[in-house]
Amino acid sequence: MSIDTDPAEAARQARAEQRSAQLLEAAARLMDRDGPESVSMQSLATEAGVSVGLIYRYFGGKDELLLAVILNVLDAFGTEVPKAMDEAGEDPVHRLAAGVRALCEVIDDQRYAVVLTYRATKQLSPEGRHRIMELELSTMEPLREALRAGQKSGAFEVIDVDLETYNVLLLTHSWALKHWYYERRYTVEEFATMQTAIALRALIPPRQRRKYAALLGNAGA
Amino acid sequence: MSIDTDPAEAARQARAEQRSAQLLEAAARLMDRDGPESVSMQSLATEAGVSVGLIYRYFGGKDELLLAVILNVLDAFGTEVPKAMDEAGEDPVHRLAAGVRALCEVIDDQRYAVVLTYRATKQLSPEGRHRIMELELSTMEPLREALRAGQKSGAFEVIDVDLETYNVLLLTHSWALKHWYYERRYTVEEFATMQTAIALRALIPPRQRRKYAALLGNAGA
DNA sequence: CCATGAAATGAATCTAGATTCATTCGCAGT
DNA sequence: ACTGCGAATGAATCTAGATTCATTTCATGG
Repeated sequence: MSIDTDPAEAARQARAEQRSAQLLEAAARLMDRDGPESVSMQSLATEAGVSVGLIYRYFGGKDELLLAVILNVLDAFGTEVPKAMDEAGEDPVHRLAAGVRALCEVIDDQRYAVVLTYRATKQLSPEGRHRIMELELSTMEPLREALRAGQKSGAFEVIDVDLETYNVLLLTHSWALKHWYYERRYTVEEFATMQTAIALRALIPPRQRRKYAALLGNAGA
Repeated sequence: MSIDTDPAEAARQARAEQRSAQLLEAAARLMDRDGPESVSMQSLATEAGVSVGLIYRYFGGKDELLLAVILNVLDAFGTEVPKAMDEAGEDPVHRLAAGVRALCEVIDDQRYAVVLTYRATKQLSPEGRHRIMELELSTMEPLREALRAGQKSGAFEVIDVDLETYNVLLLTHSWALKHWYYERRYTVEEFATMQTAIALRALIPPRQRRKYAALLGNAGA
């Protein structure tokens, strides 16, 4: 806001960004390879090719680092999901389907981070945890909106918007949570397609089934 | 098998059982009150009113203790779910509904333990983890069976039995996983009823809807 | 070529707990 | 009352990491 006049300062900022990104990437690699618990300041430093002390120049502590990893995915959700939904047009059914698919893709790309969301309670500050909950809820907002729109237009028959929205999110999260099980059965593609069909079947009333047969899967009607 | 001749030995066994149960209960209380991470050997000892050292007489270490907590719920699942399903009769739809409800009840009763299932990876031995996965899968077996039966009889239209079975389990787990969200919105009762309806809507094809209107919730058809 | 300060290092320090074990307690059998 | 033994204690020890900070390296401007 007031520093962008200094080119040297800008350069510093840029380098800092880069370092911080480098660390987050190393953390991602580490989690992907050896699981989220394997991230110690030491192992992270080694993986990133820097010294332990340096990490503290870019993150206040381990908690901030983990928080950053999580905020990263939530951010991706917040960007990718609305984008995909908007590209899908107006129809709430197609919008929801697009949202689910986008979620699956981001999740596949950052499985470890999604898992962290369910685990990192210990190492996270209460404020951090709170922030995550808030963000998760706002992430769901577009989905919730689609449900409401579909409900109004009669495309969906909804029992409880809040519950069913969260259910949809969970179905996608399960790709990360139960990856050891799904991994050898489905590709992300298949997974996304099936979960979409399943979620929609729960929402679309009989009379609308024919119209969306393509999304509802094999048997169709 | 060969010690049950000694009454003194039997008494010892009984006391040991009791202690071990006492410890598990204390752990449960602690987790329920302050979250799963709050269980340290110290805090557990204090909560149970014993000394730290004593815990090691009954459990090999913290990992064994946590494993025991988890095996406890999985055991309850293995007992309660089939029981409820059998009491529900032959119809796969009613069997599934009964299973879901039973799951919700056990989960509500041991929320902390379900959450542990998703978290304790670090502190658990690989064998322990493996055992948990196996048990979780066998827990699902009755549900899977109901899906298959319903599929055969035409009551269910299933896209993929494995996936949809796990989905049902997840929907119930979410009572524990997202309790901070659901807590102030629904009672377990409401939650169980709605999740049942939602799960069934995804499974029951249009032509069967009328028959199970009661389970499918408000609007019914 | 030097002075300056930011960037980076990593050994030393701290901390939170888990685990051990020498000691004490309490009771059953004599 | 006394002996022996399993039960119980909890202070001392160990461990795994997280965090700090005195020191070194590097780049930049003069």
